[in-house]
Amino acid sequence: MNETPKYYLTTPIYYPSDKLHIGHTYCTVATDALARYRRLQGYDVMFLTGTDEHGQKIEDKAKEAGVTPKEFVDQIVEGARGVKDLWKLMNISNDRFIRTTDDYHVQSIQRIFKKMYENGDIYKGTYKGKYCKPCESFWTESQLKDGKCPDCGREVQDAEEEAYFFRLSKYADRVQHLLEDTDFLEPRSRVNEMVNNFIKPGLEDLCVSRTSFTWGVPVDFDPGHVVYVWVDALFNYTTALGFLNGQYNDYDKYWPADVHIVGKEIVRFHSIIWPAMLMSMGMPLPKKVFGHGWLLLDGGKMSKSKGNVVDPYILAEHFGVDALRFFLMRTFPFGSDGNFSNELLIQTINTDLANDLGNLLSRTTAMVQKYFGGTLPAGCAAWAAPEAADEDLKAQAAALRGKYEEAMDAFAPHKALEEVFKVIQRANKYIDETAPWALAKDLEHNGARLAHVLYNLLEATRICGILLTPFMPESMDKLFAQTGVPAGGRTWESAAAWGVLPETAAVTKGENLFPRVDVEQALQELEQAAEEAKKAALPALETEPLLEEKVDFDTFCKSDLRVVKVKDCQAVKKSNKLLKFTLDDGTGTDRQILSGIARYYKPEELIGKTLAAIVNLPTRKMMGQESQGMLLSAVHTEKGEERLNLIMLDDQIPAGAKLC
RNA sequence: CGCGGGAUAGAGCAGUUUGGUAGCUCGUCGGGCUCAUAACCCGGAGGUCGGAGGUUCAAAUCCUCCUCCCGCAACCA
Repeated sequence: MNETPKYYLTTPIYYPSDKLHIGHTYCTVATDALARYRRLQGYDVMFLTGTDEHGQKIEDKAKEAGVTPKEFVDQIVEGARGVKDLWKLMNISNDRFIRTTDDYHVQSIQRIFKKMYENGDIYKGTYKGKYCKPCESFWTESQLKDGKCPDCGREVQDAEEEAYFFRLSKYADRVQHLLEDTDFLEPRSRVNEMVNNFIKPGLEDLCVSRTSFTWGVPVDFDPGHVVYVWVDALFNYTTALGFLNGQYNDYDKYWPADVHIVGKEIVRFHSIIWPAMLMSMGMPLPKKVFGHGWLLLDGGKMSKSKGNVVDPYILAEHFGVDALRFFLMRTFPFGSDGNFSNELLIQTINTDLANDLGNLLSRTTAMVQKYFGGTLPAGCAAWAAPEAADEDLKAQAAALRGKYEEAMDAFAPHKALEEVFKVIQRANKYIDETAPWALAKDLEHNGARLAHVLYNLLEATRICGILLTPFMPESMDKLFAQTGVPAGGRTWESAAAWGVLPETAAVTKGENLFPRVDVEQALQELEQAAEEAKKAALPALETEPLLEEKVDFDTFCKSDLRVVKVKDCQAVKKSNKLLKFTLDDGTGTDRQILSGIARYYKPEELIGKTLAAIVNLPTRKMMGQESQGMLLSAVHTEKGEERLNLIMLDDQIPAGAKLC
């Protein structure tokens, strides 16, 4: 007797510095579909996901929010609408969820780190970089912005930090061989990228500890050092199975992993660093790393700074979890980037789910109900002289599982779904060809034929339903309920067999599985929801914190602040920010000041106003024009938007009056 | 010459690994049907497959060069 085959697959562990977006959802849904597919096939599946919770960024974010790092990640991971909530909502069937702050993981990482230190692959050295004194932070050359600190924009200095290094270089040849001569990394196109970009230029040893922040796994034999992300995060795939800890006991059973599903930006870590570290540990390598593409928005990357991240919650609540899951898997070739848009989402739902699948189910069950009261007569499965349409439908349905399997095994869920929908379309066509409504006009003569036609439709639907289960588990349950499919007719084996459905199964026309979406209305509602979510996330009112640094009285007195009257105000040509003011400053000579406030004021509405300005700033050229000073304004932030108000004074105050 | 990806009908995309009738969805035009979620089925129009060379009996597919777009360059799937 063979024991049940094992299948271990993982998503990346996500970095909970912010709420997750549709991109993370894409990756996790894909992995979930693959996990469900393997379970359907009868594998003993272990499906792991989790969060990577250490590091400087989270330490900083927590500080900003005024909480401890642990409190910060707890909120994002376990809190309302957090990571775990999202996976629950999306019906993710992970068997385990690892947080790198879990005690057992921390313990394992310390042991792993020590082991690699003891076998000589981790050694102590110095890490050279750039240091920003005011920010007390370390940066690498490439992190700098214009050669300056990316945080504060100030100058940085060369600095050295004591750190531990992993002998990555030692494994370069073996890793290159792994990438070039095996199908360890897929899609194949990513191999060149890795080899050309990182291995050929020479792999440098990797800095695996830090002293510049404390939010991480402490190196237990050298206080002050914390384990840097590589060792901490990547080994999650093994610690979650119980490697070097007592929490679980599944390492021997499931390792090595069958596949790590990862986004293309972390392919490098998984295809170079990860195997090298495993080699160092003398552990078996995962069988495969698959790097999927990204969902792009308007042809560009989604990012917080662009403000164009898509919230999976809003979409799932709007269109249903299964519709969203389906859309993500059906629309985009898994290995390459895809353009996300709400229009495309709605179109896919309407075309595939409402018009094709939902409608097929609806018309089939309606006819069984209408013509046979919900139960087909015994004997309907067989037909002595099948017509061409019967044969064709059966042949396509019978061949479906094989094509589907081939696509799924090649990590091409979009192709698998395409095959399923070809059969669904064939079934819709079959209805036209056989015209059941015509047969129904003479039940006495054609009743048996009609019953057979409907039975064929139910069978085709059943087979498609099984293969769609990994993608839309809940909806397929409903589909099976409506078509009376018993448990035995929902299995992988039965997806390759025609005639499994009992002839007299109880068929009921239930609710519409996938209602059509009104495009215009839905788009509008989505926009509104996004707007509201955006506003809700922002603080109502923000002002700059008070400066701690003191200014002495004499310095303050050096600023010559005066009341000025606006004699004229015009927009500056070719500038979308600047307004040009001609001012009466009491001296009798006009003063010209340029101010970048065109977003907030129209020039004509300011003429005649009494304002305040500092008049002894050095003259400065802007857009080729001189500006002799600066107008004073009050600035604050409302719902994330900058607001600016010029200081307007009583018109009775004369020009030139000194402010002090 | 940093590396990689992309450019295919009005729009969005497959197809390129293994050269051999250019396909899908939406839109559009015409027809059919009335079981069904104004859905379904059939047919038409619409493409110099970014540009220029080359290999070949044959190139969207292989090779060379060029143009434009997008990512990545130590951690945002």
